[in-house]
Amino acid sequence: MRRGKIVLKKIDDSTSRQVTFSKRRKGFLKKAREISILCDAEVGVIVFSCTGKLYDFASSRQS
Amino acid sequence: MRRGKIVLKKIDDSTSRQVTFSKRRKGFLKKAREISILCDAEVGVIVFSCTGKLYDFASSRQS
DNA sequence: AACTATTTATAAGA
DNA sequence: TTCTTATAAATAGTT
Repeated sequence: MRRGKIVLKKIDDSTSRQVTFSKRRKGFLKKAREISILCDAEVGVIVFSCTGKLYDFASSRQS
Repeated sequence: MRRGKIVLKKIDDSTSRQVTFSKRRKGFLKKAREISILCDAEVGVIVFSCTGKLYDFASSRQS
């Protein structure tokens, strides 16, 4: 598992691409939440998968 | 180093908070770039530090 | 800013 | 799709 470093190019196989997207989206949105809380930052994220589905994150903000 | 897990709450010390912000911002924007390339996703990120500075990322998109 | 021990994320396999 | 596990990657505390 995890043999070799990641290569930064579009994953050709659509099934692998979708699996990787699910995993990375989860980690990515977690990072967004963490930096907003830990560092008191305002963060907004929008992600469209290549199938057109929307995922987002927004830190809440006291006005 | 790295003794103990991270506690998900605002870092009290402003110097530590700023250092952590710099480190995590770098990692976070890298993740944004990676998922957009690897998974062919459209990604937009905006981050305001607690000092009000703006950082962002947007995947490019062929129209 | 650089280092490094350790945690965390995750690619591949099951 | 969910879990496991080996390994790469991120990073908290230190210097």
